[in-house]
Amino acid sequence: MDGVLVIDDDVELCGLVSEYLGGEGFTVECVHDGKRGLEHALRGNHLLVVLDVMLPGMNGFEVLRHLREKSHIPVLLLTARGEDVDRIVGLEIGADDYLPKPFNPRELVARIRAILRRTKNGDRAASPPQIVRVGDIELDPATRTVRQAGSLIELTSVEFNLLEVLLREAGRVVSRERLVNAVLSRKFSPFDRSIDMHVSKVRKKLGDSEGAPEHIKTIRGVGYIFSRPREKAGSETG
Amino acid sequence: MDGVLVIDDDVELCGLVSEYLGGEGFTVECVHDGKRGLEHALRGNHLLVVLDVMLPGMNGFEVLRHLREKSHIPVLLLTARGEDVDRIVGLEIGADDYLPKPFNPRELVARIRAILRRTKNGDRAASPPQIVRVGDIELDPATRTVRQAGSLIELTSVEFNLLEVLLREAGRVVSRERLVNAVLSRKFSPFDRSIDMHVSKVRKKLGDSEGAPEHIKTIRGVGYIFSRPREKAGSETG
DNA sequence: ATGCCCGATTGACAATTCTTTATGTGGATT
DNA sequence: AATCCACATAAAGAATTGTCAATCGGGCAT
Repeated sequence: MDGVLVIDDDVELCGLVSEYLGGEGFTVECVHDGKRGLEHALRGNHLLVVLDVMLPGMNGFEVLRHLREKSHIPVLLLTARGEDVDRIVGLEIGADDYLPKPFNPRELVARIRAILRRTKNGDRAASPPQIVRVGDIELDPATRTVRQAGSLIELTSVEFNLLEVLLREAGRVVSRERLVNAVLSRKFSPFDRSIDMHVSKVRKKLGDSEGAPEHIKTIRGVGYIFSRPREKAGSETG
Repeated sequence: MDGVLVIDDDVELCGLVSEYLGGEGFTVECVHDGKRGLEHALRGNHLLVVLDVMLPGMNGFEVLRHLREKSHIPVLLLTARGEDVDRIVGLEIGADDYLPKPFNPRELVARIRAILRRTKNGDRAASPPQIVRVGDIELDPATRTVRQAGSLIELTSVEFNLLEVLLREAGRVVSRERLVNAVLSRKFSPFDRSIDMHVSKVRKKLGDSEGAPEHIKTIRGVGYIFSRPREKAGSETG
């Protein structure tokens, strides 16, 4: 009724996904082969299906094709790395989105949420990730551009990723470790000052520490937080 | 009733195709000349025909024309490289899709699956790959032409493929590895700078780095992204 | 077969971006 | 207040990417 069905033969990955999605408030059910996955999906008591294309027995495409003969349940396809055509085929067969492996759990959650948002409105077409707005900052993943009060801010690749994570978590503390994982795609080391450096640069570009209330705050011993202005969009001139 | 009929005089290629398609769950039958190919196709016990245009005796067009007088069996046409006219003629005669030689086996499978999916839904009209539109760029796989704001952009074969992949992924990062696989049909090597070169050329032809916001952005350490502008009420591939 | 032409690839060097090093600053603890 | 520790940031160093130019290689015409 409110769960996500994960069909993937990689048991370990399923565990991780379950854990992460669980932490985000989803109920998760895992099945490790295509045939049984299809059966479960057809029972109709799931919100969405996360489907790996590479499966023993019946592969993901077949599962999807059969599934689509009887159901419109949203499907997020996991494709193997470097397989450019799989994605195209997948979307043509009727997947709602796809995510190349290996993926970042955060990304998975974002995509799932995006699909659910869309499908709730009856809009079934795959669409680009939504724009993220916080205060006067506007970040568009589809063009990888950031605007502040309308004017373009030039960010490097890493800086953009950093800001994206912080914005998506705006109002919540993001640990240094998580930032290193998500932004730099590597393991965290306590002596790694790289993230600080990037934060510093982003701050500068956002005009922090220039009198105005700063966007990115440091939480000593933990990480950083992008401060979220009060509800009600627009200008907070209070 | 569930096999693919391959009509191509290149015996070696037939072998490769058989092998690959076999691995993807298809049964394959090969015939090496047009006349016998037509006979086999007319027996009506195949799912789809892969037909080379260059054949000894009766060429692919003739085979297709005769076939279409009596059958609606899906046909995927293999055209020689750079022969735009062939494609158009082929599609007009009633092929369901085309694939320029030399092709990537994965691509072949993708096209076959796409055709089967379309035809399964009773959509029997020849529906070649759609034109891809992103912003002011318009790419037509059927004629392998690209227009920017209406005017033709001259691209080489590799450049076209590169742009096609990026456009189909517009708004998403495409890894360097995937680009090498898809565009250059070979394995990725970290020292391979060829893709960079092609990106550079395409950029130049699209007028990137001339003040206006650039189309293709670099994601350092990962790959490239074709920036997907915000569009009104989603009409993308028309 | 030979030479030409076009496009793909590679080498070389410049420019950009990321990481590390080094040093300063401020908050927290004792 | 002295000290410690985490963080800020400038600057140096390392890695990646941009791109010109030379080379390579296939297809085509002579």
